[in-house]
Amino acid sequence: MSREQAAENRRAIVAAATLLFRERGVEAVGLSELMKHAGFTQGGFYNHFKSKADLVAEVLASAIAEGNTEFTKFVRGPVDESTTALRCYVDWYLSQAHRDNIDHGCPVAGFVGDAPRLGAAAQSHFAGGLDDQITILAGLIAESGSLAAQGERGTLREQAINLHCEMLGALILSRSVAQAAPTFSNEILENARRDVLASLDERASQRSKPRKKP
Amino acid sequence: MSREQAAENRRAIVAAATLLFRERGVEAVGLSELMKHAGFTQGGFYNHFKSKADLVAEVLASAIAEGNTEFTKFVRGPVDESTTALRCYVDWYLSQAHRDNIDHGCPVAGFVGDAPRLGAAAQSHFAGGLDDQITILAGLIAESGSLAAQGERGTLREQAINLHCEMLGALILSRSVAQAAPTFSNEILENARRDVLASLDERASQRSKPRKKP
DNA sequence: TGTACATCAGTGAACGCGCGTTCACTGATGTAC
DNA sequence: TGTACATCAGTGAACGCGCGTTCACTGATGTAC
Repeated sequence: MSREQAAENRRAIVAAATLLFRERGVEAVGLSELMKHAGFTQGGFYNHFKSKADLVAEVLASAIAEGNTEFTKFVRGPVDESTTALRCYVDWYLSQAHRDNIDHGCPVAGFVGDAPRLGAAAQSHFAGGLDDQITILAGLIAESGSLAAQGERGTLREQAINLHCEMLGALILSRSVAQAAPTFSNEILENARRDVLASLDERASQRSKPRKKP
Repeated sequence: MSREQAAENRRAIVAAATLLFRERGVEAVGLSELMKHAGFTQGGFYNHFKSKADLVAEVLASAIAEGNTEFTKFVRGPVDESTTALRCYVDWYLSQAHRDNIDHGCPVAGFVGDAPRLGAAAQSHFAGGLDDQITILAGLIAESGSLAAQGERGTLREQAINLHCEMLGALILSRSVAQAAPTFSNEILENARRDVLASLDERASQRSKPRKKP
């Protein structure tokens, strides 16, 4: 067990924690179960982390960083030239696949339920990650040409915040009723996608043919 | 301790549970602490409930019913005649007061973080409560004259769902960063309120002066 | 190059603690005769 | 109306359990001389 191997084991613990924390919540996952999933016995945990809160903070930081890296995929490569990266992103964000795969989806949506009860360091990483997401989303809006006229819907950042609220709200509501009312869950997701895409179309067309308000 | 008094004590337990569950999450509240808050010792819990899951289901049902009763206040009595009940509701929903008082706010927002991990009965009550809220919100939209033209933004119910997604998303994001980034938290709330109200204005004006799309 | 020792990532048992739940018991309520 | 008894909402100690954390110990890694 070289030092290199130890670092890799540490990464394995963080990876297992990320998955389990998203699936079942931070509080519901015990350290012995977590270490077992990572392939170790419980005692070894404290060779890598000072406490569970320490691990949680690191998981938040890495999950959000990783999530925002995935995010930038949509900036780089839209599959179809005629479709903007923003539309690809919206389509994915409000898909049933994203709803059902909490493991690799939007980290903010994955941890928003736990966030108010986390430690200060973890909350700080969470807030920073949300801010980054909004910045990236603002970039997608600007690039896509779906920015509403000045004064109609606020600045670029304001529009990014509002778009993020609607999408994240739809995703977590959809997840919250997925087991008890699957049809309802799909309805929420599909309505939100239609609404968001229609809103982007509308803004794009308003920009190409701007009209004044009294 | 008459039977009448026993029923009242039971209500006190549910009330204490509702408050504590909202503040700190269902899993983080123990029965002995809960019974202490209600004014009893832990052992008495099982005179009223079969299990903790039983209590959780009842809390969800009563909290959502109570929340939706409060909801209807906005249908009945807008303070100002010139302001619609819908605008009053949006103003309240996206206020800092609502964000900071989880105890008596929107029950769906209060429990959405716990919902995916609750028992089947509790989840069922949650889903039913969300559906009721959307129905009530649809009523407010119809009454306020802010319904977008047919085909522009979907049916009344679809618009209600989308409005609810945006407001709830803003509220829980605002709550999730309230401790770590209070300024950011306010920014989210205020942007969403401006956006929702502007959107309602826009729809109302589109209805009074409808324009065709190609 | 070989030997001696500090380092540290593992193991797995043990700790105190609070959890949900059960239990024996108490005493007032409310019913039967 | 009075007495006898079933009911049941309380109490508080105790249960088994899993939690986060600590501990003594092991043995390979990597450094010092």
